[in-house]
Amino acid sequence: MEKEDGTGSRQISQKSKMVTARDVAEAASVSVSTVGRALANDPRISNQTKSVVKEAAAKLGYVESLPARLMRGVRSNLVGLMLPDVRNHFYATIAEALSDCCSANGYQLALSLANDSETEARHVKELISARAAGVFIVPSSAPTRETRDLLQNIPHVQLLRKVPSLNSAWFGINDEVCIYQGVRHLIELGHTKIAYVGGTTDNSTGRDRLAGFRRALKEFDINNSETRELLGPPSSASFGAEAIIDLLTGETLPTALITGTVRITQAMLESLHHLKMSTPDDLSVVGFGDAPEFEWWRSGLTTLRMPIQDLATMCGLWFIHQIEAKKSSDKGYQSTVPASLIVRGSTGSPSKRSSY
Amino acid sequence: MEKEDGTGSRQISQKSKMVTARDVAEAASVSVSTVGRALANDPRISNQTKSVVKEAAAKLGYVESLPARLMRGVRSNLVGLMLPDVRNHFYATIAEALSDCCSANGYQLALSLANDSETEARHVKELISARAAGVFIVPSSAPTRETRDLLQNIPHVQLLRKVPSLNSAWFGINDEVCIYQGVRHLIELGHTKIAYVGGTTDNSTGRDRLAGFRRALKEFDINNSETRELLGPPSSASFGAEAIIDLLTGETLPTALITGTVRITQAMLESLHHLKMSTPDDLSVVGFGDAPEFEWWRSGLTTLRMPIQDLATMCGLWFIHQIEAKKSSDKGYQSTVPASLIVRGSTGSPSKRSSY
DNA sequence: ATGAAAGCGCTAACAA
DNA sequence: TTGTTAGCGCTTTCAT
Repeated sequence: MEKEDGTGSRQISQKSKMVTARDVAEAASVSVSTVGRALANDPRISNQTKSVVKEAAAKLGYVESLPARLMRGVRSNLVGLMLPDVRNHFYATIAEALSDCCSANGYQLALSLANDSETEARHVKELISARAAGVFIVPSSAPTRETRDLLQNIPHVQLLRKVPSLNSAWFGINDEVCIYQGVRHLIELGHTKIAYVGGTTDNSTGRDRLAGFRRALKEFDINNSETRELLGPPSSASFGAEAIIDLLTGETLPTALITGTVRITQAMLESLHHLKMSTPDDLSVVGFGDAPEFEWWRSGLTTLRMPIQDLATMCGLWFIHQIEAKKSSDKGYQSTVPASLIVRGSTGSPSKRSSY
Repeated sequence: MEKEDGTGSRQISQKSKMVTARDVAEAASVSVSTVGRALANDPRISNQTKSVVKEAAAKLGYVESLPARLMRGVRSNLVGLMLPDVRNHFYATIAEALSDCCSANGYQLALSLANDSETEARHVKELISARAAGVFIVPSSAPTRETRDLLQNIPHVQLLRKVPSLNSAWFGINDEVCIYQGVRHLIELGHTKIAYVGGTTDNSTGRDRLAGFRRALKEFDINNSETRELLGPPSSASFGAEAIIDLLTGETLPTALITGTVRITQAMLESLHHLKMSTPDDLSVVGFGDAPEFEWWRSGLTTLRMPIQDLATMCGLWFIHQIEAKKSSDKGYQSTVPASLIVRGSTGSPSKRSSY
């Protein structure tokens, strides 16, 4: 029965130097290897010693050095997530789902925001330098040669955007069908003067979505001269608004509009507000994405909803399994989830009012 | 003039083992230290050797090992960001601003999402174990004893929420004045039956905001019996909606409502939609936060806008400076930015219609 | 059941 | 201008 008065409860460490296993060893009058084993609960160490060591460690505020362990060959618990933009609800959802997933499995997420391929390259290099266990990446349109080479050294998986030259697994949306569904809905309501405002075709999602738009028109024999395609950078704050204002203040008005990006959808809602256009009387609109506010926007925005969270969770689980099994096969694994059309108040049959 | 036909352009590394400085040294027929110096552009190394080394490094796809460097005492470029929730526009903005800021200064952001103090403790420990250079934290309501001790070992700064026992610098909003402004606006319009729906008072922001609400009422001699205070968990998806539905379907209706959380503001908009209540005729509402959709919601939501992005950027810059200067003073540094009231269509004088 | 010692990949002090 | 060497903190044989 010892009194715990003296050295006990003070500010644990003075921020001076990190406490090492050696310090603990000295405090417990054992060797460093015993400390290591005791803390790892090695069965060869007596319970007696274990408790002595653990107590000493706790008292000193010992926290094992990950860098040192990594050097010994222990695999890192750091995984990178490379995103173009976290303020986008789409990507924020992914970040959250992956973070939860990683956290639940003992991994730590390093978030890297990169819109251009240079920044992307830098971040990938840093992750490799840190010997991260893997990386989730929504790749830029044209990753650097360096990025591509670097990624061959580390387990990784692509999300949403697919760059074939990366030669890795991919989890994404069925973008082509997604937009197709939206356009078909408009056509079935009787629209023919349909405009699509979406991302440029320099990445896979932009290409697939545009393809979906065109396929729907073709299947229903819509005259090309009546439709419009406006493409711009998918993460630009300004493009969407400008394109839509241009479109809706031009001479030949469409009767329906479908967007191909979350950001552009938001820009559309904003523009419609400024132009004081009513939906679906002046214009029927279908929005890409499923941000919560789309539900209560006016009488509801008809949207293309994607199970982004499920997608991310699946991707996370699969990837962690992959890392831990360290099978280098399954490079070509691809998984797509379908989007669903949620019909709300913003779409209706073209009214007589609509001019051309 | 050598031909570059043979060993040149192949898949750089076979994912087998990382290329080390030693490998590069052998390839360039120099010593490891020469490799290190050449790659660090040490002036003592001849340009001749430098280029030989760099070429070899590039050819082999060498990426320096951060863990090894860390062990040598180089400071980590990893900084942690602990957030309750990235899907919240508020926090997403912070994440983005800090990421940019870190990235611009050569740091890497590790994102940790933690809503409870247990998870928080785990993540803080991991960051310390990784020997992170510092951590930005929006602390949970009641950080663990362990978390608090651990944080004393690492430079850190609190964002938004302030836990005094952490004994560290803090960057936040002037929450008290913020809500005060909103309430005063309502009072000046003639409202007295005012309800506040906000976060619980177990963290500083919840306390300060409620205090602002009460101060305004007191200053203008509003009868307490006419007002309502509904408090709940700030990050709960369900609380806000339920509280507001309860409030607005109850017997004694307020004529004005002010929210104290971004999430609750969103829940309010949703609830108002479902209840088909019109603003400001049935009810005047002031929303906390400044998500983009608030501008085009109906005739615009009167909001309390906070320069969150500036706050985060300032915090990031200050903190990085702090880390690099490694002065352990300034523990008590506090910085607050003011919120501003943006008056839009959702607030007006109480109409006769409003019952009680 | 425990200790001694080697070595992970790198940097820096000391030699040459 | 370059090489040699000694550790950083840890895990892991190999001894005891």
